[in-house]
Amino acid sequence: MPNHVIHKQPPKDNKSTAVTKEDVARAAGVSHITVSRVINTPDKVAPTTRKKVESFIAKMGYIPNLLAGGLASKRTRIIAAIVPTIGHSIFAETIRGLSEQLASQGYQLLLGQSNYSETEETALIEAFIGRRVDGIVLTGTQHTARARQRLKAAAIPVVETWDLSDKPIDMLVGFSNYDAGFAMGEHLKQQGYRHIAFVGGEDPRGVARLAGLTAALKKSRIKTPVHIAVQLGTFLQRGRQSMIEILDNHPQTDAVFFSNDVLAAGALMECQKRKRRVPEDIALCGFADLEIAREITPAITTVKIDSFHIGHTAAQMLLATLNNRPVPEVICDLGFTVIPRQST
Amino acid sequence: MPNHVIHKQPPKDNKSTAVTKEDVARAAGVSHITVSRVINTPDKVAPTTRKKVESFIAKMGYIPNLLAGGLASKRTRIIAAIVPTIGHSIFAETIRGLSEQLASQGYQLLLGQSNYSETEETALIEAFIGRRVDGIVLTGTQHTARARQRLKAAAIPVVETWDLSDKPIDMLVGFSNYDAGFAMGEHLKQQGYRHIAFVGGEDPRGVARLAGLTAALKKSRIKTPVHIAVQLGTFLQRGRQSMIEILDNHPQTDAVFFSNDVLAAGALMECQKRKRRVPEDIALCGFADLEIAREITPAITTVKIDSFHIGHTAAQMLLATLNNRPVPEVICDLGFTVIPRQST
DNA sequence: GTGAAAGCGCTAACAC
DNA sequence: GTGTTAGCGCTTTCAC
Repeated sequence: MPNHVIHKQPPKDNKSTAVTKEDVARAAGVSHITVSRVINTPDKVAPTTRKKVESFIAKMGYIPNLLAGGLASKRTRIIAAIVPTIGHSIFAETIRGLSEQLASQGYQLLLGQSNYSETEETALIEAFIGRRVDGIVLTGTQHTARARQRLKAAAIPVVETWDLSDKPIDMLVGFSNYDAGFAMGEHLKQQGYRHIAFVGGEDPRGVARLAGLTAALKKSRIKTPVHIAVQLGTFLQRGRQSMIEILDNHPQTDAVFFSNDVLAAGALMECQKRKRRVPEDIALCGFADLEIAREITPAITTVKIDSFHIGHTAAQMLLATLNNRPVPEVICDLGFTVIPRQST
Repeated sequence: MPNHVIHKQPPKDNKSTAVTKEDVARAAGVSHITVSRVINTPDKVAPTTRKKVESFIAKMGYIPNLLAGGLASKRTRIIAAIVPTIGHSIFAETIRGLSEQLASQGYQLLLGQSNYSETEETALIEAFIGRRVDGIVLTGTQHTARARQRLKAAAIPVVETWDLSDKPIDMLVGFSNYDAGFAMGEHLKQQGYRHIAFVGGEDPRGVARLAGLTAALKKSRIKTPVHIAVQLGTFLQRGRQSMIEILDNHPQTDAVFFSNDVLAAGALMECQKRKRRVPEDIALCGFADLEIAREITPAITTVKIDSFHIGHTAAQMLLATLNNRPVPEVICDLGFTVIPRQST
């Protein structure tokens, strides 16, 4: 049993055994610059030389030190992205779109999680700038003054996402959360609902959706929605809890707009448990068009947004900029669609 | 409207405006090494000097170049982790456990996604080694020979997770997927089920769970479970589809073990749609103890594992090793618990 | 097509 | 406490 054993590889074996460009060059009988060229610009090396060097690279298990390369060339081929939370499905598709597009060009993604905190976001931005990432993707348009200033000073391309703004830091791809909330308000009105509640967090995008919803209702002189604030955390449970609160404290409510589909699904589960019929007794709708909204019964009305495309476009903008190509649209509005389903 | 505008910051303004350690040192009237010490070992600098330097750092917006630092010191304070997929909840908690523990020590997490492919995993490992990460966390114990060899040559600490193995590459934290499958088999038997199906992917951990389940059934001379292989992808839908297949093609089935709770939830939704009672007509159980298993009605029997703790422990092992502290247990079995709920 | 020299911004080791 | 010197492993520029 190999327990209680001191780890045998001292991490600081300073005379590191790592194979270097020099080693390969020496073995292959060329200068180190040739090895460099074989890796970066193979066309500029004679085929014979290239073959020989390549075989030594493989044989010796040489892995170029990207730290040194980045330091010398001032390009790391790393793009950083900051999302409020990884591991909840909302932003997963954006990350996927981002990383797929970046990988296709040999870039890697450094991922950070801000926990919906502007301060944490700022700290991450500083750390990423310290690592000399080639570009940064941010969620939302709200950032600390310090973050904006750092980003400006670093002079690297930035893409803000998941919202719209007149004056982005640099580039922007998203949709109007306000308009999306407004559109859902119109949908609910048109379906005849008059006592509407909104369940969502304090994050800027949720706030914008609520503002849009409120405006739509006000337009028709329907009273301002009841606002149930949810803590961050496990969404199904939060959705359930807010549903309990609505049923208990706001029994006249006939429709609830949730800031995401998982919250709505949790609420639906609570309704089913309490034998409230959806949508007959109370209507529910969500946001983002996640899988659960489609698959649960009754299927949940939602606002479809193209999360994957946001990531994809952000990556394209960055790559264009990094290759000195013009970016056709510095502000890119991807829009949204209300998807009526059985739950309303 | 600022559309159709060429991006105005050429990314390659080579005479970079970035503030350097030298600049700060010059402004503060000290040598650059003093600036370095203010950042890395503030105690070794006279308070007066420190205050002065710090104020200049803040004033000039100096951000240390971690690339250069890493190159010189041979420590990047980056830990890489590779999971089969980000954005599905299964590994999310492990990532959270990892990044929380790492952040507390000033380390950052570089995240990679292998898409359940050993080849992609190997490519990521090579890229990460090229970036000179200080340590690597891997999912599972199955890796290409090339990956093992690279890892060995790089001589960095490695933690494998989410499974058990006699001879890990280096360190290991997980639980026995085989035993977990076996335990669920025992539970199903004890509940009186005799016609059991298994739904899961081709990944090594799913295969191990199936093997354990099969062994438990064989022990009591119950026939080998029907195995429905699921493609990767959107789990609710896959769960639903496999349920359809089971109901249509294997109608005698009285219990189904799903390789994760989301699959089981999808199957449950299909049962409800078809008015099959769970567990009376057919029993379902899942794996991982995700939120959805707890919240859906009926609640789904599952195998609880401590995903967060896996990440947390992996980080601790790595940090201990990097600080030349002994690691108490090089192989750490966190175990699991079968949680019986209404669905069986 | 290939090589030599210089330097990216930092830290380690040793001096003062 | 603080400074000096010498690289870390690579890319860039320019020469051959």
